[in-house]
Amino acid sequence: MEKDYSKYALFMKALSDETRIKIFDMLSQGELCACNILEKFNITQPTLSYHMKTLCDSGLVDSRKDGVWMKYSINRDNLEVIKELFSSISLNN
Amino acid sequence: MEKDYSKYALFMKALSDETRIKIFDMLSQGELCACNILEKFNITQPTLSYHMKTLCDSGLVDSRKDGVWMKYSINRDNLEVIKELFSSISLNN
DNA sequence: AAAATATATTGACACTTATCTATGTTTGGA
DNA sequence: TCCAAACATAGATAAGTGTCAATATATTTT
Repeated sequence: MEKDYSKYALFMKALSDETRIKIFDMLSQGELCACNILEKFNITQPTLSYHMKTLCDSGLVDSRKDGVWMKYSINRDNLEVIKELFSSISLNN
Repeated sequence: MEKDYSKYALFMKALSDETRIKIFDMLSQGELCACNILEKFNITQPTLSYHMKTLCDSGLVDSRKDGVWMKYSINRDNLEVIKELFSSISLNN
């Protein structure tokens, strides 16, 4: 697989904020809705909305609408891309 | 091991720039000096110096002085920390 | 001691980011 | 049909980022 560094940089940028990487980690337990996530943080709803948009735009998180709720989950394929990147950075010296 | 999200965010921020993640990947082949790295990019020497400082400050890259040269290498322990983070984010659903 | 080379620091700058308040939109229920 | 709840968007703002040119520092060579 050819390495796409601009894509990697986007992924890393999405996770470069403490709130966002916490959210990403929370999502490893499965799908969550925005209101569930919001109550874990001391931020306003628009700020969370901004962070979720950042995560989704990067490709690391998927979203779907379920009635009034937005449900978020980790995108498996792109999580795998990140894992493969760091696997390839194993040191051999 | 307790999760230190502010540390993770710092790591991700260090790798959130395309130039820097390329450099990090280059370093998986072993120690490199600044001048070797510089010739691979279209940036000025001060800009590279800034990027290397960012990588070193994060803890992901080590540096040592060898005469006039600065030699850079990946910090194994913190690379391992990142790998463990993403391992723990394996989806189980 | 002077020159040349490698790297770091400083100051300036345009651009981006994270945050808020205020407001808009969409959806389900009364 | 109207209301309330969940979420998104807009606008403002303070702080941070990546880049450069100019300059400083340190090291080796002459």
